[in-house]
Amino acid sequence: MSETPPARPGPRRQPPSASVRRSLKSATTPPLAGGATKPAKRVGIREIAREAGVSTATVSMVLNDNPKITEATRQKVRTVIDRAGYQPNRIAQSLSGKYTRVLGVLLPTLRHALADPYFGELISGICDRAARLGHKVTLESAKPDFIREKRHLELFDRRFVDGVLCIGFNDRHVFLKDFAKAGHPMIVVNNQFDAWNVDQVVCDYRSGADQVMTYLQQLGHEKIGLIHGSPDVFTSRVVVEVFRQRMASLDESYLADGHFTEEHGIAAAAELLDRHPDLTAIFAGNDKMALGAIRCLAQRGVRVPNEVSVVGFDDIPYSRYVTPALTTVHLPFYEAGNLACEKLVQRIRGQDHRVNETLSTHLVLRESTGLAPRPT
Amino acid sequence: MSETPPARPGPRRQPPSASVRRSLKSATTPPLAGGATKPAKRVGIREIAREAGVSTATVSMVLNDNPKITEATRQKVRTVIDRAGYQPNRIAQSLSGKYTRVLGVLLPTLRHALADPYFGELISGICDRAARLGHKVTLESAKPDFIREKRHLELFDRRFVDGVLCIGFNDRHVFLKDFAKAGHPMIVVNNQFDAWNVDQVVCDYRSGADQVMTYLQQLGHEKIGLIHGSPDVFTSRVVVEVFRQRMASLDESYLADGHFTEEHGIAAAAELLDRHPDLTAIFAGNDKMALGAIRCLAQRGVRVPNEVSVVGFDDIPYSRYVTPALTTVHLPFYEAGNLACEKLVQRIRGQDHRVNETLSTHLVLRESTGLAPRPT
DNA sequence: CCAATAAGGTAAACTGTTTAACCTGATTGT
DNA sequence: ACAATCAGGTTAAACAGTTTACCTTATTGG
Repeated sequence: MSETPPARPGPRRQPPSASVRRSLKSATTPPLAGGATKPAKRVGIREIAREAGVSTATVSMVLNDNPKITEATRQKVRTVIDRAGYQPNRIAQSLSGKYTRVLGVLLPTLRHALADPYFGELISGICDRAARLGHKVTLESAKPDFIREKRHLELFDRRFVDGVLCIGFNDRHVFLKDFAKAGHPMIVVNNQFDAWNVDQVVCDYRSGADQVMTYLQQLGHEKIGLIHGSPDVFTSRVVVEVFRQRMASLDESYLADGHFTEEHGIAAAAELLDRHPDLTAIFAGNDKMALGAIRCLAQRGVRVPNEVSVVGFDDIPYSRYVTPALTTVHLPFYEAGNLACEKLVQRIRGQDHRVNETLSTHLVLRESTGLAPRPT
Repeated sequence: MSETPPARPGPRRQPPSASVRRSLKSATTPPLAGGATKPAKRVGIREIAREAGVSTATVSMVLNDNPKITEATRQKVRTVIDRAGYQPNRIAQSLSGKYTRVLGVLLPTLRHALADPYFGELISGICDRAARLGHKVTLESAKPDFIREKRHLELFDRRFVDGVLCIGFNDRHVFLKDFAKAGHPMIVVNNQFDAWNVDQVVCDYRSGADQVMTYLQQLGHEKIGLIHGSPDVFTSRVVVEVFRQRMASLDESYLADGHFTEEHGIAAAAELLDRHPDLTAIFAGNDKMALGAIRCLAQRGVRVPNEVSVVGFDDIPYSRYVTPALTTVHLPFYEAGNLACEKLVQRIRGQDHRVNETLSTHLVLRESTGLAPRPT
């Protein structure tokens, strides 16, 4: 049929007139007219190679510190690279290489989740470490449709990221299993899924809660109420467990669910106070709920800490500035983010196998706690 | 020299034995053994094309809703795509196409900047809108060496991002000019650089400050102190300006610098109170400083609002939960982030030219303000 | 003294898309 | 009836790097 081969389509972006590319000079000094000049073709590895009189393979090896290259050649190439201000295109590197050097951070869909210092500290820690390790971080919020459409796996399938860090999730977020199942590097921060074969970095909630209970009981408190977070979060269950162990009577009426928010913290405190007007201390599972409790007490004209002591958990930045300043357990969120990030990168590089780290916590004494009032 | 052409190196990853690639079936059902199986080659556009009996160009056009394709062909290809669960590799798309579809968010290096609700809200707004527009967001903190090494331009030069959003910067951050100079899409949020020819989205600080002053004066306050933020931030200067206009006497001793932090807010309040023991109101340039002021007053046994009223600025989430709840100006940070993101994407696509948006603000009355006490 | 090995570099295939240019058959205009 | 236009594809170059297999020399060993 086709005796004569069809005429070949010409190259896409190479006008036949300009066989000689612009010199490196013009690439280093872009057109100073700040107007809408056409995007002067960036200098690529081929230009560098030609200028240095070597192959692109050599330039690539210089860029990646491949020991195969002599010092002399390395110098020669580096000089040209520096003079031209050449920087390798990350996208081409990712396409060609194995890694994207991007880490994903997955958050649940709380409205304005990032405004929460809890997440903020963690993410700060993650970002700082990631930058130091030469990785970028992208944020992703796991909305219901995000999960439904399997977009969490798409992150890997479409090569958006090399690994993900999951923060703020609970046991009902079953999709977290998918990562391990697909063999994608993932680390959960501050939750624990022992059955799911998942990597994790957690703060030591048990020891923190223990310290709180010891401290309150030393102050003479016996009637203590607990405002806990959602029971489908592992760390929350740990706190409840410790509380139950430390209280003589296993009376459920000393527990109330504050759902981790100030709003529900107020309601929970109200509940506890109604049930037990003789309460002398409230232990809240996080600072936000503690703040709610203080607010509730203030509204009822109960003085803190004179009449009722309040202890928080987390030590978010502003708890030292509220009045009264909050006694709380310091959780090293920043460090947790740091560590999780580091471990994730190790996993990505295949250096590490199972991650299960625990970070220690400590009590911070401030103004919201005091001796239990003498029973009158 | 070389009469005989050198033997050509064989293809890199194609064992001559396996000319027939694995069928799509095996690609859809990955090896269920969760162990360390070798990474089963992902199905690419070529496999889809072959399976559907069309060219890769056609598949690409189907993916991009190119109108050149018939409904029949589209269906045929879609079917294969769905069956195989194929998803285009984003990296290859970026390399080939014009955009990376990644937006950068640049923050200053405050320690743990993200834990600050101010940034948190903004970033929440940015992320949500970006996701809706099909873009990813990466976080970058502008440490001194980051700027020194011109890594902010590297973001573009190495094709990490299509555009950047800059939040939390001040006039001394001269590097912000570089983006405009290089013709890179960039939008500044909540600061203003009229001389720098920079795109911006700002909240209406003037009107907000105006409302505060009106309100306080209506309550009978005359001796009002201002705790302002750093003067090298435009929005901060606006507040100072309004304050000066609205105060009868232009007495500098009613001003104190709180550097935007709780800590300095405490110090600034102390200064003001020492200089003017008859102060009846304190206006703080942000909620964090207002919180500091309240703390200072509490430490001195001054009741809020009975003796001194305090007004904040920003309306960060927890200011409604502190005691007394803070009267403040609500700034629509989330919406600002949203809008900035949207405008940025428009700029990237070249649809828009100069961005200069202002978002309105409003006073939120809570518990920290009241009638000026009668002079005794 | 010659084969074996090592060191240093190169050519070209490869990554997985998009897209410019070309092609073919059908429809339309004159 | 024949050229021009169009609709709907196809081909292969291009994107900008990395990597494999190979090719020279120079060095070493027996």
